[in-house]
Order: sequence, then structure tokens, then C-alpha cells
Amino acid sequence: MKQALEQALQQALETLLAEHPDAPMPPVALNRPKQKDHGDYAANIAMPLARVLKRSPQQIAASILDVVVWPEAVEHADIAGPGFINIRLKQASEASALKTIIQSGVQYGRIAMADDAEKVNLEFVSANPTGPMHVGHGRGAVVGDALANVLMAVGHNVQREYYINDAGAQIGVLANSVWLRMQELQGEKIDFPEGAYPGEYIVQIARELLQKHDYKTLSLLSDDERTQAISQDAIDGNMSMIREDLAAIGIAFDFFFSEQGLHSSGRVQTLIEQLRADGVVYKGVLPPPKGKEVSDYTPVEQLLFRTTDFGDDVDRPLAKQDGSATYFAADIAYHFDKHQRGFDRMIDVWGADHGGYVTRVQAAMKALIQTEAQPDVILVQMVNLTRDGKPVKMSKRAGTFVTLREVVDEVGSDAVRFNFMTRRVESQLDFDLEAAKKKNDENPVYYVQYAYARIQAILRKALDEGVDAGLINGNDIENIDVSVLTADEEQRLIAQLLAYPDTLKKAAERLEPYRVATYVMRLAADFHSFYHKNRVVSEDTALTAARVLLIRSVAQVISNGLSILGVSTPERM
RNA sequence: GCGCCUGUAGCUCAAUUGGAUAGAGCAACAGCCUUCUAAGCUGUAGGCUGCAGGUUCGAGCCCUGCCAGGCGCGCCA
Repeated sequence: MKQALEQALQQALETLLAEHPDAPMPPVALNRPKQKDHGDYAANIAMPLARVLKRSPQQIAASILDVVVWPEAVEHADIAGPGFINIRLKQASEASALKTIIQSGVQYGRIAMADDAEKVNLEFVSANPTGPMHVGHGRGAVVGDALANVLMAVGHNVQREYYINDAGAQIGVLANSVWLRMQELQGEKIDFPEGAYPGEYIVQIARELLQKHDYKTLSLLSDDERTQAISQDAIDGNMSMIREDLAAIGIAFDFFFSEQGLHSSGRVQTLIEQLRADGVVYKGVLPPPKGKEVSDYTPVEQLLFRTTDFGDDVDRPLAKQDGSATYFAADIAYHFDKHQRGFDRMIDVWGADHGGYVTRVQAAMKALIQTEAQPDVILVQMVNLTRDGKPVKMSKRAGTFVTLREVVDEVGSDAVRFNFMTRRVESQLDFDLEAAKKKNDENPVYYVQYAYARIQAILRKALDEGVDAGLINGNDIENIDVSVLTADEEQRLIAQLLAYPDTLKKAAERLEPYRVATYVMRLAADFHSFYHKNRVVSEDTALTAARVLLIRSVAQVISNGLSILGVSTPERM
């Protein structure tokens, strides 16, 4: 319907602008007004034209209305305010869409195969394999997973990918921490050094490794040899723990990518050579860092990547002093690898603490591939964890961080997911452990789920009252007369239901899955409001049938929206 | 010092990528359950959209400068 209206306006415009061939043609965009008396759709097209045509927006709108040929469903259109064209549709035309919703079912709002379908690589979480996921990771996980769902819903092909940082010094630290715990479990007295990972999970991994490895043999090895021997098992132990944490909030990945593999296969080195051949690499000395005490700064010549040529403020090192590759070098190789795997688009979901990293990775990709295939980086701001309003100090080193798992076990997956989804990623998130535990109206997820459960209760009731089962569960809806749905609350609900496909499309375009969460909250609110003023099951069989159709549609759309967010829809609460 | 993000009701957040009278929830106050689930609904109150300029038919949104908070800033990942 929206498209038909836009087309009608577009044609009217072309007729009008025939006399002004030079005039730029602004896009015709309709939106649904906030206020009911502004009609079902509104166009602001006359306003931007005012300047070009040197006539008032009202005059232009009037000329448009003179020549436009509306589709059948339009009741009337008028000019309002500073030049809006408000369009009102015939009531039955809007309401008949309810049948489409029921017939489409879980497909309603989705696009099976988009014209511009892309093969998308979506990398998210990528928590280091040195410990369990904490709450901050959880936000990125939930956002990334919902975004994948949104993109798939509008017809893209999405691969969920996890980048395992299983290389570098941290792995040595991990292996050493595990070894210390293994010694401890064998009754040795150990000194637990400052830098090692102290968490309880290390003890569990140590216990597992003692079953797999011969302790005596390990103790005879040199430190390096021992690290070599147990690090992969320690990583695997952590990763299986992380996978369980993810499963607890209903997230599974399609692909796990190992950083180690990039180094061992020589791809990092090859990439550096390629950059050298491209002439964007040189040996140089970086200035001391700003804003931080530089106690031990010594100028050192390093292999540098000229990222400043691509918008960065300082060149970035590819190799450490000892000649080994930096994390940055590996990350370029990683993104290049994604490109070579044939993805049309790469999306990275990162924590805010990686914000300074965006420019340099994009710079590197710009240097490597001259296409527009840049990674889109979604920076998810931090989660401020509080308990009864008091901040919880988080430190992985000190072992005082609160794990995602603890929170999920206390609060439930649905509440965690929904709370993480209701805010834009750009704003920091306050998450109070005590408040989240409460099963009261401070948890918006119950508000939406309650609307769904309520509808199910009404439908059960309707069945008891002898309403035809085909109407309640099946597709015997063709003959329902929807023109009886004339109450304000009914009209609002219908308009809201019709807005779902657009909401989904917009969420996908802007990579903003939170829009689906705010949408289902609005829909639930409109339903609750409807419920209190109107009875569904009544003597009036025609009205009952139409309202059953209406609330079934609401339930369907709530369910479709929540499934994108990964939140369940309980039949009873 | 520089870069990125944020600043909207007492609190937590929205506002259809510049549109019409800035909206929800919580907290406060006043009402609504012998009728389909009160985890709900209705109403009242609450705002110089951090501050000051600018751009235009029109600014919470865009530009400039301040103020405040968060994150980051060499061979960690």
C-alpha cells in the first residue's frame, strides 16, 4: 500500500516537474504520522520543493493534489500544517491486512530473498579464550545475534563468526596459570604471581588436564615446552566453557576462526610482504604516546604501516621489537581473509574499549582492497554493573568480575536479552543485578510476554465459548468482515501491525536491532490498552470473529518480533 | 593534549536517519478487578532537550565553540 501511494505521488511529481527539467527530484518518502488526525500516511514532499520552485509548500501541495491519481483504497487526502499531505485510507483496506498477517504467519514482515541480498560476515563476541564471558561481552553477544536475525529476516545470507584470539603472550599466561593450579592440585605449594589468572575456572581446567596429561612428564619439561604441550587444551577448555555460556542465552556460531592459524600458516607474514610491496610499510620510530605516563619510553625502530595515508592519526606497528607480528598485523590478515572468502559485507561488533581501533583496521583494508568492502564496525558501549545501585568493580585479573553466566542463571535468558536490546548501542547501559532479578514491572520483557500470554488466554476462552476452532487456530478467516473494527484502539493496533515490516527493514538498513525491541513494546502497549476497553468474546459473533482475527495478528507479530530478539513467548504466565 | 561515544521529566530510556503539540516505563499522586490473566489499564503532575551561537520554511537531531561523564591513545590482545 505504501509503495502504491509513493508511486502515485511520484507520477504526480513528474507531471508537475515537466516544466522544470533542471529541478532536482527529491525522493518521495511517506511516513506514518504520530497523531491519528494526521491521517494514515503523510508526505512532506512539498516542503523541500518550495525552495526549488519558489512557491509556498501549501501551493505546491495543492498542485500535487490536483494531478495525483490515488489508488482505490484512498479515502481522501488533504493539506495540513506547513504543507504536509495527509492521506487517509478506507478503513476496510487497512483492516484486511490482518488476513495477510495470519496467512503469512512466521513469514510476516520477512523477505524471503532480497533483491540486494548480500553474503554477510558478522563477527561478534570474540571474547579472549582466557576466561569466561562477562556481562559486557553479553551485550555484544545479544546485539550481534539479534542483528544476524534481523539481517536474515530481510533476506540476507549471514554467517555468525567468532574470532578466537588464541595467540600471543596471554596464551602463555593462561598455560602457566593452569600449570600452577595443576601443581597445587597435586599437593605442591605454589606462589600465585600477580600477572596470572586467578579464577576458579582455571582450577577446573587444571583438573581436566590432569586426567589427560601425565603430571610427572609435564613437570620434567622446560617452561616453553610445557606451555607448548598444554596451551591448546587450556584454550579448548575455555572455549567449551564460553560455548556453554553462549548457549545459555541461546546463541550459537556458524564458524570459529583461529588467530593462531593465521600465524602458523604464514598468512600474517605473507600479508606483511604484500603491504611492503605496495609501499605502505616502512621502518621508523614512533613518537612517545600522549596522555599517559611514559616512564620507560625508548625510541625504537619498528616496522610501521602508513595508516596516516588512510585517515589514521599515527602510523601503526606491524612487528614487535623481537620481530614477531603484532595483534594488529594478524587482525589485518584476518579481515583480508574474510574478504577472500567472498563476503559482500563484513560487520564487526566490538566493545567500546576497541574504539581507537576502528580507523586503523579500516585504513588497512582501504590500503589492501580498493573496493568499498570496509568492515562496518558497531561499537557497543560499556555495561555499568551495579548491585543495589552501587557499582561492582570488575577485574579479570583480580577475579572479581561478574560472569554472564551468573547473571543469566539469576535473571533468566529472556530478561537479560531483552534488557540488553532495548537501548541503542551508543549509549552506556546501566544494569543492576538486584533490579534485574526482580520479576516485576521494572523488567519490560514481562510486559511484552504478558501481552502474548493474555492473548493465548483469550483464545482458550473463545474456544471454550464455542467459537469455531478454524477461526482460532486455522485459516478459516476469508469470510470475516473486518469493517466492524472501528474503535480507536482497534485502528491503532492495525496501524501498528502494519508498521512491522518497515520497522524490520529499517532495523536491517541501519544495523539497529534495538528497533525491534522498542517496536514490540509499543505493540504490547497498544494491545493492553485495547484489551481493557474492548471485550473480544461476546454475543456478537461477527465482532467476535473480527477481534479474534485482530488479536491473533497481534500475537503473531509479537512472536515474530521476539523470536528475532531471541526471547521466548510463553503461552501462560 | 588528541580521537571516538554520550548528555532529553527525579531515575532508566524513546522520538520513523531535519517534520506537525518531544513520548514510554519506574518513582509520586488519584482512580479501575463477582465479565476473556491487575506481570494490566485510565487520569494528574513532572521539560529552556547540558550551555551559547549558527544554518532554514522547520533543529532534540546538522555546523562551530564551550561544559560534564565514559572509553581509548608505543613493541597488550
